[in-house]
Amino acid sequence: ARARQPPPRGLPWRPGANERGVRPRPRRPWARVGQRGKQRQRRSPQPFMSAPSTSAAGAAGEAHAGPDAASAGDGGELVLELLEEDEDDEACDREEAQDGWFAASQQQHELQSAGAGEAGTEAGAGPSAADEPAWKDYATVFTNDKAGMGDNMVHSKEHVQRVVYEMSQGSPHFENERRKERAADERASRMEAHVRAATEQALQAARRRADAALTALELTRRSDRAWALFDMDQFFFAVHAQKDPKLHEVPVAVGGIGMISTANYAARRYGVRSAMPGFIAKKLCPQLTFVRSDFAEYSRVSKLFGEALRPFDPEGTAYQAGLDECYVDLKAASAARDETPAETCAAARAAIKAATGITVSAGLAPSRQLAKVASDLNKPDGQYVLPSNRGAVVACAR
DNA sequence: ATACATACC
DNA sequence: AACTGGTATGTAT
Repeated sequence: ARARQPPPRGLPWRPGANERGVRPRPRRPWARVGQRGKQRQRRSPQPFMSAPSTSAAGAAGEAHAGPDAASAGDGGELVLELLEEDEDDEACDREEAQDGWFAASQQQHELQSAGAGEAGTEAGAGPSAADEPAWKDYATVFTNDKAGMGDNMVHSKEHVQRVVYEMSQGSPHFENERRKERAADERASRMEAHVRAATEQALQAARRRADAALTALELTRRSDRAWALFDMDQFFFAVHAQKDPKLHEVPVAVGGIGMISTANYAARRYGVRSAMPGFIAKKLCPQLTFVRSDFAEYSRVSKLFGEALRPFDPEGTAYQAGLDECYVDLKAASAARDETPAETCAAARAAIKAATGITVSAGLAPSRQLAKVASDLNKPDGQYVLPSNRGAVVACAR
């Protein structure tokens, strides 16, 4: 898992700005038109590194584009708008027209009946044997490990996976996940084919370029930083539990029947966790209670969190990533306090606890990405120090 | 530059 | 029955 890449050091963070401090241009209004609901027919996967579109448009369309776009002829105003955008590009016109929601509703039944058979054979041809139950094939984020989901689990991973499958199977969301999975598989196949088609000479040249890039990158590595990632434990839940500590004793999810944003540790034993729809969680844990989210309160506590870190950040390196995470380079503060970075990190965590009443875990490492990884290793209310040398980094990676 | 896909909280 | 919303980056054209 890759950590989100924060902006370069020294740049102030502000909401809505990317790392160059620039707000992204808003999408053109018509770009939203087709996005209503999840039913929208997605554009077919594009070829990986295809030949120039002038010569390849037809072939690519045949190979990848599915049903003929000509059937979208009576699209009405939307198609006119789309055509106006790209009058001069025929291939683009065809695709845009195909992408419209009206075409989707027209083609939906065709796709579902015709595509179902195709998808079926395709899946059957894959490595998963036909004698395996379908749920074993349905890998989701919910079967990954997470803090609080170690030894004393109520349900096995397999049970969770099966329940998630059974509750999702057949829904529009499920079909969408399958579609994305297929698209990703196809993209990987195209890349593999591309590599197979390359000459040995081309491959060697590519390897040399990659090696050179890696070497250049390695030279930029610096070990004079002490990056910490502070991550509040079960943040949303912890905010609620402060007002009502009894909540710790029973399985609680923050969110609703549609979506859960946090689960407390009691709930995680049942496999209930962030990003899980509430109705599936309820199936896994019938006694689960829900607490409605309160973003105004989360923001308030999040500010206290950030302010508590300021004394540990004389150089202004802090980058608050979301409401419950903050990266800080502790180098300057630990020098000023005449401490090891680990000691400064512990002091900062104590300060956060004092300011917010909520425990926080931290990772300490020579880079932000490593700090992020390290912060998961001693959760909750702990910290993990990854020393600033390659041996430790490689050992940790294993 | 634009649209769409993916990732993270 | 029911699977977020906000922000940012990556990929393909």
